[in-house]
Amino acid sequence: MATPYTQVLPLPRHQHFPKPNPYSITVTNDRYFANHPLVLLIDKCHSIKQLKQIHARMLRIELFFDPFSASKLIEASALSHFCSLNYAQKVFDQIPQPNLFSWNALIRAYSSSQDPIRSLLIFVNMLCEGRDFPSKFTYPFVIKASAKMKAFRFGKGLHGMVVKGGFGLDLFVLNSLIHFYADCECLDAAYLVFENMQTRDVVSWNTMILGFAEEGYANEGLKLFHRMVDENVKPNDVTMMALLSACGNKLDLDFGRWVHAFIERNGIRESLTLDNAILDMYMKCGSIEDAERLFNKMGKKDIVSWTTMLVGYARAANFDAARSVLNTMPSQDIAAWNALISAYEQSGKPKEALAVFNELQLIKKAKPDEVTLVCTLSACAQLGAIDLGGWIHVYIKKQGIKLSCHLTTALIDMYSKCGDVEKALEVFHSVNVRDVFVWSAMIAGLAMHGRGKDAISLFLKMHENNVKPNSVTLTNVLCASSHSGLVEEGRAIFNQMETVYGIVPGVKHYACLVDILGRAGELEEAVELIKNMPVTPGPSVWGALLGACRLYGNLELAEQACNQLVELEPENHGAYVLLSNIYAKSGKWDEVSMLRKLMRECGLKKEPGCSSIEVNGIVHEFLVGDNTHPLSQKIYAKLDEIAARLKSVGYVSNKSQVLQLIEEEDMQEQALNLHSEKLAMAFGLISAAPSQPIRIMKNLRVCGDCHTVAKLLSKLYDREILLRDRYRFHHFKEGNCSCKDYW
DNA sequence: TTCCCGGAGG
Repeated sequence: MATPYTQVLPLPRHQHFPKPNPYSITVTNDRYFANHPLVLLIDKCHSIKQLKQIHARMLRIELFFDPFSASKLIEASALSHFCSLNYAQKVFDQIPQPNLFSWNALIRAYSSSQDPIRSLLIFVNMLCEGRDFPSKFTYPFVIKASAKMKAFRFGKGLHGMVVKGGFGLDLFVLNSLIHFYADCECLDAAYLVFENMQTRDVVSWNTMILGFAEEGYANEGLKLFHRMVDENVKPNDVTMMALLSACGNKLDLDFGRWVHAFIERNGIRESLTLDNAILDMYMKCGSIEDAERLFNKMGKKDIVSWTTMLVGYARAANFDAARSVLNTMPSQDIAAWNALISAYEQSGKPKEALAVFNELQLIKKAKPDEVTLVCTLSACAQLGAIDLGGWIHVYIKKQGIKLSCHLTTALIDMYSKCGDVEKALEVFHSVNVRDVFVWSAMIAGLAMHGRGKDAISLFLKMHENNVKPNSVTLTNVLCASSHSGLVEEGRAIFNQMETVYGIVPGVKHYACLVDILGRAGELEEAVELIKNMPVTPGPSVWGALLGACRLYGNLELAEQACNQLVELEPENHGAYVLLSNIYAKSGKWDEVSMLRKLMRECGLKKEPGCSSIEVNGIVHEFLVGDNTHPLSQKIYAKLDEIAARLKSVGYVSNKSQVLQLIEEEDMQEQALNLHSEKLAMAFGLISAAPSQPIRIMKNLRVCGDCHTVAKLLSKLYDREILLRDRYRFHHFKEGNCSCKDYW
């Protein structure tokens, strides 16, 4: 009877080899079993199933314990077209004495996998075992893994070993070193390796040109290309792709067209990949026409070609065209869906992004991956859609998806921006790998909820954990200081930025400090700072000063700041609105109307205030005086009831807020009572379960009157109200707000 | 055996 094994592959009938003895295999002749029929059969395998059968057979006859034969098995399981890294690792773990070939195969397989770190670990293990020494086949892959991980110190160490080990002239090793240094954004070192090479092949040139192109030195890349042509090295398709990448980064359409022509003129090997790269270049340079012309001409198209078109349309905000690409493409893989979701999310259309996600869930054409979840979570964060966000969190758990740093960051950001900072902290504490993004998101979350002290202590903990902060982290922690009025702490951190944290303060950091000083009433010091700062003060700096002037009613300084702001950003209606607020506060109505006239003449319009609230997973939006909601009648009835109850506790509306910079169409009677956040609060009181806090998201800053009303409502109705405005969160509870009226 | 196009977070 046939064994399962013979059903798949013909089993050699005669066994010419003696049975190997695992204890005597200190065989001097490494390749003793190289021609063993079972070993020969390995190369003929077509599936992992066949390979497993051979594996079993090899174990049975103990051939597996011959290092060479085992290494062939490793090679097939790790590197063949049907490879499975999991299986390769298991095979490897069974081998008592892996040979160099086995080590190399596994290091190579991991170097292009999702966890390149395993390459490095295996490499270190190999050194520790001390039987085999890295060869010229080891270094390119372990260096590649270091490049992928941007493990700069490790890679530099490898470079040292390469030189000492006598591989300093090997073309492959040196090419991989160029690539490594370029990936680590260390172009000087990459170029040094390149220049010192005695011989270079086309790959050396390509790698160096691509290094320049990707780091934003397109001109250096181009220069190197010309030098390459001068030295009679024939460019190939990969060279062209490097040049196209440079064009795409430089947004240089003319140069891109020239490269396209060069490809056709010089008979560069045409390939789908190259065509896709040209498509991508045209889309990045904004020439949809050129891209379409090429796309229509292309004989072969793959998923990448279609997705490139989709992304191009979506980036140009042509969502209809993007959508129709998605509908037309022969197979919709998840990347295409992600492209559409992300385009919506990034263009401030989170609702549309969620609609696409829901559709994907319904029709199940592709399975959401990590990117999908990250984009969708971002959309939830923008909208404040905590129900859907929480649902995705459950989905992640149910599917057993590992929380990568990307995903962790997105979850923390979503929970924070949806008002549940406790849940964000829970996620933060539940993971054990935290990169700078994860820490920064958590610090930002605490900051926006007014928990400045917690944010600062988290920042210090991050420092203790040896995670190097970046410029955004510092902005977040300074922002936390400013939101909580922690002047001394903020100033101290700012002063330590360069010396302790290695970050040169940029304009945003200066703006934060101006904000910190300004809110604390140190206007003079803030002005001194602006005068003496080494970077040109940008809109954020003047905006911070203007905000401080509003708080302290300093008209003269406010005018100066506003002038600067308008000069930098003529379109900035926010500046006019703030200044006009300040005028209104001090009763200068002439100036208010003058400003309003000016705004009208310039065609500036105040962004309409809009509040949204999620109830039972559905997001409801309200504009000022909105009566389009199906429950509109009930909402207005509730508003009347609210007004009556407010009156009964002696509340008088703050009239100065009515006159505050509202456009004419808003200048109706009860403009103030119809602010979008009030409508949303009334709707929340009607619809949300009494045990649930009312969560409202507003696109602009909350006005003083609405803030007062929300405080009173939280007490009168015994409801927690969470209000997210443009800058931060307000937690209203029992008549108080978490911002301590300081915002 | 090295270089290669599309989708992602604070």
